[in-house]
Amino acid sequence: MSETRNEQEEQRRIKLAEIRAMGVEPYPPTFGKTHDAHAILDGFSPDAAADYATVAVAGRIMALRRMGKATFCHIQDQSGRIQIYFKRDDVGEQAYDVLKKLDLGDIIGAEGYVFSTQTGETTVYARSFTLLTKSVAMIPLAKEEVADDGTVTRYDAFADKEQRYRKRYLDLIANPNIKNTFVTRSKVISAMRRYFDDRGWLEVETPILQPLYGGATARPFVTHHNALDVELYLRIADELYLKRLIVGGFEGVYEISKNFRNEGMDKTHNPEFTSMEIYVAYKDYLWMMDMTEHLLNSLVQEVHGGSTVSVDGTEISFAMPFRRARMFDLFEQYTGMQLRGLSRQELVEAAGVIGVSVDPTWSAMKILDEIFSERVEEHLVQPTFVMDYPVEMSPLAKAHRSEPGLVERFELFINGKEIANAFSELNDPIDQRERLEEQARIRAAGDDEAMIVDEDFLHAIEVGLPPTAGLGIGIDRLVMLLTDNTSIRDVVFFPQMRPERSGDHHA
RNA sequence: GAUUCCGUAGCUCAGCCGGCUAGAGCAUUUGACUUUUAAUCAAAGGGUCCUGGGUUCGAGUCCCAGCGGAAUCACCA
Repeated sequence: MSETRNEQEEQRRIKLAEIRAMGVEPYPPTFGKTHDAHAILDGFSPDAAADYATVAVAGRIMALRRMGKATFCHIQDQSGRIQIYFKRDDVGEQAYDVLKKLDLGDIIGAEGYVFSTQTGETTVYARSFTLLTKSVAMIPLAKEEVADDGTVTRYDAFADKEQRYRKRYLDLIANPNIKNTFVTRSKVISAMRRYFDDRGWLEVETPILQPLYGGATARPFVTHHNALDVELYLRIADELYLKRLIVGGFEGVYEISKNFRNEGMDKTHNPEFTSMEIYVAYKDYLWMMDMTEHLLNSLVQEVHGGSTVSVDGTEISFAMPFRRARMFDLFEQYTGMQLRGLSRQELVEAAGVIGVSVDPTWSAMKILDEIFSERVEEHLVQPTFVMDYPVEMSPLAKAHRSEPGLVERFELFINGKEIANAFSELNDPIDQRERLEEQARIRAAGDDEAMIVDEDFLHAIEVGLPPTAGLGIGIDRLVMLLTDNTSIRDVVFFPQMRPERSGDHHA
């Protein structure tokens, strides 16, 4: 860390020394806080003043108005802001001298009674106060003007996205409204846990450091274990381990998993991201579809208190049942063409008719994928289960019970984006081996994102995986949807950033 | 990875066609003020104009390269 200090930061260190010289400890160990700001603002009325005759609040000073022998300040705690009024004659001359040394950003506690000022603002009238933490670094300050109708105008807000992501703690202080996003994120995850736990499914932990990576198609991060002198990979998915646990006899397991993929970064991709995968024995993808829509409906109820969510101006309804459509029916609906069973060459021609440009080197699957994202996805605004994918696209999904060439798989699309992916899990060991060996051939042909053959996983399938349904949900994207954010960086506290050059980063 | 835009005080931003000592508001310091609220009034201090080259009598401004960010596109969840 560079130690360049500006004039204002030097000034704060001087004040810190002066406060100590007055015999006041600027970093005391505890404070007996009794109320959140929000609780006082909600509960207080002049009639109920007796209930607020003694309160203790604590928080960071966000606004300071000194008027000679009286001072007003606003402190911000986790619930919001509240004003505190100090009068020299009431807190005492010595304490008031300490008050004069306080700055924006300092954390204080105040004890007193609640009253309503001449202008009608609910305020804590301080009988005493305690400096809890002296801040010696500058915080970006956002002044707020609250109009009569309650609208809040912010001035000089901390707006630099780069700094907001790099120094999220400042962002949370200066833009406290973003806390709502992260609170919702937390609620979504805890509600999901509760949903699964209530049904008897077991939360488990599987390796993040894996000797072989699998369960998805992506490039991994590689690391090295010194003692074993082996390469290890940060997991790209936990699917293959969770299935081993079903083989081992658990009948319902789930994991909320940080996964790592060594790919590009943009507003929907962070190198580490959170997904939830769940596997339930003796169930199929149709059962999983019912479970998924019920789960999401419950989550939306819990975080929004209804079944609709507004995303980018569009109302999304999570009312059950969600739309269900087979993939090739969607192709027919939105392109007017029946694409099932077409050869690669026929697909190239079909793409030409539809008006989707394809690269001549692409495989049949890649062409289908392209047509789907160009012509179908945009229509899947309301929650839609897309069912029954071609087998080549899904090396871990079970062959369809009645449709040759397809697998029992669904993806859930909402607002044109994939939120969940599920299959009846492939448990035929002969089929599974052939599919992974086909992936190995694709890989040998140059696609370094194709899956690799994991012999131990195949052995587990040979031992016997019962009929099982599996589901994966992208938590970050789900949270983006439920909080109306368009960038993954706004739903992750500390998104990955390119390191700053040393010397450039002055805090 | 490609394209476009951005980087000036702690924060938010001006800075024209290249031309005096680089500006404003908030914040900071000093003074006044015992119900203010973007408090107010008076005065003062504060700059690696992202970095490095180049053009020029002269560069915050123009050119080149680099660094960092944002948006759009391509790929991946």
